[in-house]
Amino acid sequence: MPSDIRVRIAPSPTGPLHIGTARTALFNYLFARHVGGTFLLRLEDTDVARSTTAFEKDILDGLHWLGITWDEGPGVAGVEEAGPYAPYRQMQRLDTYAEAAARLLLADRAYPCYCTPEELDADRRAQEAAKEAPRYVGRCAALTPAQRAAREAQGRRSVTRFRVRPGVVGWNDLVRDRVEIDTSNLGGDFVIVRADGTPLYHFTVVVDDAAMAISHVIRGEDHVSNTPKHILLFEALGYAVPVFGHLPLILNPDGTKMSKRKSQTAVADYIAQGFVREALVNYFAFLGWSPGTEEEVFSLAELEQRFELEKVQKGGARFDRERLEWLNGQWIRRLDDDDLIGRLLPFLEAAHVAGQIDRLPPEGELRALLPIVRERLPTLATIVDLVGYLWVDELDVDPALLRPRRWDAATTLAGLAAAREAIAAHDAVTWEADELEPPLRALAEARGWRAGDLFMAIRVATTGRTATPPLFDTLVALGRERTLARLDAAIVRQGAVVRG
RNA sequence: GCCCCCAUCGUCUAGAGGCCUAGGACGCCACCCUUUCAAGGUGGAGAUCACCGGUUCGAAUCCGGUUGGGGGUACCA
Repeated sequence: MPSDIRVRIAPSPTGPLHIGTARTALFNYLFARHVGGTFLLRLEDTDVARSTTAFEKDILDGLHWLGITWDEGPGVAGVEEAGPYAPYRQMQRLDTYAEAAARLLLADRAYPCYCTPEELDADRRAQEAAKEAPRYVGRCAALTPAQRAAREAQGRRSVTRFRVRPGVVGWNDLVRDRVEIDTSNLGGDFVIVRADGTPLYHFTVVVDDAAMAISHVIRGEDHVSNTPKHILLFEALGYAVPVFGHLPLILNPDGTKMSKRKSQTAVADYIAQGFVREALVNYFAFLGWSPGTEEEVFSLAELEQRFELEKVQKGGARFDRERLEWLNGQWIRRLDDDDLIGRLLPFLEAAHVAGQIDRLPPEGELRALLPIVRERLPTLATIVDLVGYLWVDELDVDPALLRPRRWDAATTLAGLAAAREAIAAHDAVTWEADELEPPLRALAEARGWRAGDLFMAIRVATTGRTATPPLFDTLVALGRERTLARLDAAIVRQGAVVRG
């Protein structure tokens, strides 16, 4: 059912895709999909000094990776740019802003301001000293044409300032109901065009949202105090004012606004650590929203179906990595074999390149491992820690770990030797987990050892670790040859320990 | 400082006047399962619903104030 509801995400390519941006994009996307509206992406690249195409790529790639798709904007379905309101990059829309600014100037809703940064700075300091709120003093607000001409003649450059009218601006916010702000708190007439002619955020966002027929502006709570400025601009330009909805912020664990300093904010970093898109999307959705039921695990498709702006929380939500990891485990367990293999491979390749493993397992070998690793992966990257020892040539075993707590050095040596013999008795045909186990249990019983101690000695000797997937499955994965070779190496080492 | 917003277990939240002796999930603890680690199961600790005052027969839910926290206050977005 088509709808004329149009929403957007408007990232600025001045940094890598931030978790907050991803979450805002997700909420806009879910809202649009839920109501059958249109979701578009617009690049706000007017901060030329800080914008880069590398960041732009990171943002688009990251959103795509999450499974968030947009109907209009750069990178739709592999196309450079698509949609009836193109271009969707602000630096390519400069004429639109210039036209709008000229209109405001002509109507005297805006005026050229010749104040220098030094003058402005002095104003600010004076206000601070007088304990007044910082605001533009209006030095250039009432310049006569002659005065302006004089300044131009001096070669002074001007910015364009928007006249803020006195009064109260209010709106019915989708998540926090009625909000009203007196324009006297806006800091005076604000700049909409820089001295170099490039437009500023407050201006471009309004011009573009109007030009692109955005019906609902859904953004972070940090924009609440900007909204009056935007409404004033919509009105001055003669545009319909869209509906606003301000989402609660994602907070650092200490409750402050999420920052790079205190949290990991780049989506790319989460990807690199082995979080799966399903978990990230699921987690982001539940930061500030809940279905009102006790269900916790939702796919993107389910979210599209269930998401309602009405159920969005008002207060900010702290980022809880433990909970994200739990959800990640939930989703990893739900992936089918082919899918999981495809996602694991890049992490093994990276470990191979980094020299953490000496060999890359063929797909079949990895597939056979899935039943014993799937439940043990909080993130994809942990595959290397979990079973990386299967693919290293030289196993590094900590001698202190080789001896089980309850055993002495001699018992350890005897145990390993006896285990080696029992294991060597198997041929390729009986190299199976349930064939390997009974003889070793019998051996432990015959010698009066605890099976767990024997198994631990074998585990450490063959994997170098005290925590692994089930031992016999691990040995099967390791292979007869490597298992025996590692036991031999351990026996030699332990023999040296016993002899002192 | 000024403006705005918010306020239920440590964390994410359910709750839209009686169903709440406040439910779920993460985390934590214990037990079960068990060769280790996980996963899973069972149970437990954990919230005087920030505080005070109203409204009401009745308030976590409505109103006011206080306190606390957060956001904003650019020729950044």
